[in-house]
Amino acid sequence: MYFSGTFIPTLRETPAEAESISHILMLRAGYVRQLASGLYIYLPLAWRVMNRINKIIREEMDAIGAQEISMPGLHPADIWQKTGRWSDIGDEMFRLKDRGGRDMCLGMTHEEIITWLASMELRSYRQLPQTWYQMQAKFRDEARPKSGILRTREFIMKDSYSFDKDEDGLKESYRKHAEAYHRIFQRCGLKFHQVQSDPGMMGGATAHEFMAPSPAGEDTIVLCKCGYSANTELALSVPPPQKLKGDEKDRALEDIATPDKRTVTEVSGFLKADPSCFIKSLLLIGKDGPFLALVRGDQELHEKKLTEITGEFRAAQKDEVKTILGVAAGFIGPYNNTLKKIADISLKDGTYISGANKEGFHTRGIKPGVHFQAEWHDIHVAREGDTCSTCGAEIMLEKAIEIGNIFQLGTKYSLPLKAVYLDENGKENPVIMGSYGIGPARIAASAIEQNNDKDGIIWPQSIAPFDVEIIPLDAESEIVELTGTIYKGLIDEKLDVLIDDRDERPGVKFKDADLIGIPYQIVIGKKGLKEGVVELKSRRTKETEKIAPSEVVKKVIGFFQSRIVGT
RNA sequence: CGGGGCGUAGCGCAGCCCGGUAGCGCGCCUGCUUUGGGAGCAGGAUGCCGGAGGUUCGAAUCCUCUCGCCCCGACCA
Repeated sequence: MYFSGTFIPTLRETPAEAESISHILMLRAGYVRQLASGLYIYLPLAWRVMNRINKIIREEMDAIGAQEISMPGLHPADIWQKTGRWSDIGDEMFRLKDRGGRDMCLGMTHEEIITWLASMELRSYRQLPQTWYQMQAKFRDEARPKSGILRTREFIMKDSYSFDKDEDGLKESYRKHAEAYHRIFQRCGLKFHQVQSDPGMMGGATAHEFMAPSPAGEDTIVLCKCGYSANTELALSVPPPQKLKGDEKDRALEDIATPDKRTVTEVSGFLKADPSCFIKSLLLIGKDGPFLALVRGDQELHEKKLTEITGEFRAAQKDEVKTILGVAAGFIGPYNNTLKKIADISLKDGTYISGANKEGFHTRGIKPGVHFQAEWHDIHVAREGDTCSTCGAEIMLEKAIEIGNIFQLGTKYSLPLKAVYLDENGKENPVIMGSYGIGPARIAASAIEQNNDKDGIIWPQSIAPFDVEIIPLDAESEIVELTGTIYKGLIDEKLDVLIDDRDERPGVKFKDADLIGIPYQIVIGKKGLKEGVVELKSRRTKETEKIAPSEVVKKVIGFFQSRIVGT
């Protein structure tokens, strides 16, 4: 393939709208162009990358017996109404009407559609299990598209769905997917972690996400050397012990005046006690009335965790605090009142200061369990410095990009859509489902985020748009002929090769080659040929090897012998 | 949806405060010279200054409205 015949509009300068590294590099290196917020055009180089990623995904999905199909992107509303998601999902769903006035939507995902298909076609346990997948556009009217192709309003997703006759079957399908995902991301050359995740709107009990560590990531994951790994949206952790000064531990219960000091920071400064010696008391209104959520002064309340325990709640308003507790927010505490209390586990031991439920006063010497009773749960946000709730070692936190997820759905969709089968005894049962997604564009973006330098992209071998770029520096016949010979030698070995045949100065070609990030460059110039060599450069290490023209093809082929692992 | 920023040539930006001929760099076109890390010289093309309305003799510049894009947060199958 010739550079001159391939549309690769590189940019010398960084477009103003780009922020994240992958976004900047994809624009500068001529991979993508933006149509509108969250809508991107994939130019030839990017499309080649996507095709390579998709090929890897297909191979691994096929290897676990998944069958590729294709479903429409445009859906009738009634199926979504049956599962309740037509109303559960808000503005994020693109909705429209057809000419007959029927409600339609653009598919955000395909559980409804595939379950409809299953309900029409699956009859007998003899047909199970089934796994069907597709590569299809998904449409989500994101509140805030961002970071180039990382979060867009239309994107391709590989989504697969498993149908089993029982929970054991589901677990097996789930395990197979997890293993296939490991192989896919490994082959794509990514660093990644499998972490526990919140099933959220998908329903079901068990879910994992595959996360590619990157500062550009929108999620934070908790990792421990013991193998515990979870998204911070549900990660458990043990905060470090409270920092008590010598005399505070056995202090007797006592009210102290703290005029106008309301926040933990203010009172902590005023009383010269560490924030970890305070109990932060939050008055919340749940569906069964008001209750107190208690976290240590140096901790943050994790609202999602609390919601799991109590159901939906909201913060009490200022006047409600007054009505319910008879004191202004800022002086409320767990001691001396009868409200239901949910307390974080970090408060179980120790001696604390908290609001006295008396205007202008705090109480110190509070011993949880002695001076108040509560339901104990992990309701704090895990963070750096905490230890693992499983093994006690210190946990690590990392920003990461969600590149894939797997869900055990159970019967959330098969029940409302009546996807049932007859078992060996002629008894009707709902099909047990799983759903599994991968975002190929996010794989590409993550690969760039994890593999770049000041000069541009460094593609993992497996997903680079080309394997080798040949850079002839002159148009004289000897060089042109040698270029052709080497090119043929490489493509005969099924390598994808780009020849920079443009009438550009060497510097321009070198800069562009580094920018677009093809793993190997073969430079053919007069200077080298005088010594009887061409130059073979690794984009990643920048090392250049002078090598006889007759040897270079063999050498390069050697780099691609094991195409299993990238980098 | 809340907060902030930005829309001027293909790209990056200046000009706006203080109204008076729309500029710079890169890119693009032509010619000559050059040719191993984004060449030099000479010449050239390119703008509904995001849009609409208003104030004014006169608006890129002031006012109002509007559309778009980016960032932070909220949200996120």
